[in-house]
Amino acid sequence: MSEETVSDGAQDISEVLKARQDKLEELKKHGINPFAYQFNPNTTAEEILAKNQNIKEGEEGPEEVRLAGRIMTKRGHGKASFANLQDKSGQIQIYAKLDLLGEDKYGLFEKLDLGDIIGVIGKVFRTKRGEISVKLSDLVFLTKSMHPLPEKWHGLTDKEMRYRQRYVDLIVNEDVRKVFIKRSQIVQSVRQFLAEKGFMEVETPILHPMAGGAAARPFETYHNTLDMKLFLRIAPELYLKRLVVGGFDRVYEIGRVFRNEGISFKHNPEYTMLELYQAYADYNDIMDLTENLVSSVIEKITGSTKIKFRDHEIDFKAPWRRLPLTQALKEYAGEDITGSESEIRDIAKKRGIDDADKLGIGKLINELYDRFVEPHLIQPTFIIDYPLETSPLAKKKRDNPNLVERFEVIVAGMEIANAFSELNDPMDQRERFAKQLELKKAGDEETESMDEDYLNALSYGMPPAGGLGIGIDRLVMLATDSHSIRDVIFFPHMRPIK
RNA sequence: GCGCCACUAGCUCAAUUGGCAGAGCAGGACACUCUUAAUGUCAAGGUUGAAGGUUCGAUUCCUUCGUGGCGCACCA
Repeated sequence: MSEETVSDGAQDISEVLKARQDKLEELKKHGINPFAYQFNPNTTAEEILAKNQNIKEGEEGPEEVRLAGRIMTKRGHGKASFANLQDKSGQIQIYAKLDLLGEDKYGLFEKLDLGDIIGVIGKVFRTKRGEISVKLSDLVFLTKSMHPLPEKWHGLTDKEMRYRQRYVDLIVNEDVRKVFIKRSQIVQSVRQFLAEKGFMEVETPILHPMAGGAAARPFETYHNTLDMKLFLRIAPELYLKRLVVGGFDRVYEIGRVFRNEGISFKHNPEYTMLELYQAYADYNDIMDLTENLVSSVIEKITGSTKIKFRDHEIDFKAPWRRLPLTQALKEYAGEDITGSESEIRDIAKKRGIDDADKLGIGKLINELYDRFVEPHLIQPTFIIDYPLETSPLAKKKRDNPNLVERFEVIVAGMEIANAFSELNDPMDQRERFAKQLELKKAGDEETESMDEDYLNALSYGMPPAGGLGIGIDRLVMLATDSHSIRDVIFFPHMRPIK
């Protein structure tokens, strides 16, 4: 990148940027590289604070520390100055004194802008006001910041800028950093839990020749050499189950899936899903696994199974309520959907579902459930046993062929997991796919395709298996009391600036 | 896609009925060797999201557009 980038069009560049440009030139004149190559810190702000709790006022630590970070605030007093240095762990005050640093280095310190990145060397001490600080014996300039930081007290609050320029958000908003640290810890703790249970982490294709494994509209792309249309996966399901056929009894994948659909506080076009498959298990086993997995992860990350989310206190402690869908509709909506198809259709019409005549019976029930039940489910709840029509990859319920052995987990009105006893009968699976094709012909855009290779895999025999999908982003929302999915995704999708 | 709201200095916010666009922080200059939202003095900083319209006069009223937020719809 050209060094002239900022000074180009110097006429209209703001004074603030111009001042930084001037300081950059000044550094160069003094033989200081404003974009240095290397520095070896041997500690962090957090570590210094933790290790020196017992140091008394006026006392100095025995050893020199080396740390590096960004200048966040500065308080000059002529021949002595304070500043706050921020590294990945937090902030620590540093103290620069003319007679300790010498004229050159002290002059350099005085010229620092907020946002500049420096390395410092010095002894730890406690100020008269009681703050553990580092008294600089040396200072190394590391990186010039060419753009001023947001205001030090209010920080960056404009949501658009926080999302578009997440790097700035992360610099100035510690809470945001904490959310993403927790996100990383959650994923790590999920991996650890599954490893202890004997699950193997795998990677399956993201580019799919056909989009399957969920009901959603896919993103399309194209491979030149193969001369074929490809789809970004909407779910890894069908590939993971091929691996179960192949003999991997317990597999999981944590990865991005892509759905070409709306954006809302709980929807992003790409999001992170955990999918796992356990051979010889059914959905009851998976319910046990799910409540154990989620409650232990929540407890590990937040210190308790009880969390605050919006106005709710939510307790993840297992076991969770297991509520059949028909019963949930009766309980929360006061509707009985065990009757005939026309009776259900009448209920839907009465309840204001406009296109009740166009929808299949399964979709109708889903619609009633989405509108009148899901928003009321606050504590973790398994809603179990779904209509056959809308679950083409799930096994029929053993005592009722109109239902499938499927559950969703609802917390705070959000679906965070979806699971079933996996359909492993290749003949039944073929019929289900065929039904999906009929729906597609009737105009449904979110149907499964006839995946012949998947049917072929099943024809070799897939052991009975339970499968589970968990929306990681939503789990992170709950664990961090974040009310928008955008607050747990580093770079949420936005329209480009024109 | 629909509805409501927002957009003013690098950032956070003001601006009376439509009447000279104003503060704080950041930045510049000076002073200051224990401050922590340091302090004091001085000076500077604007295409009010964009384009039109009404008006003697528009940050303010109207129209269109842009971007975002929230809600609804679709979806997990």
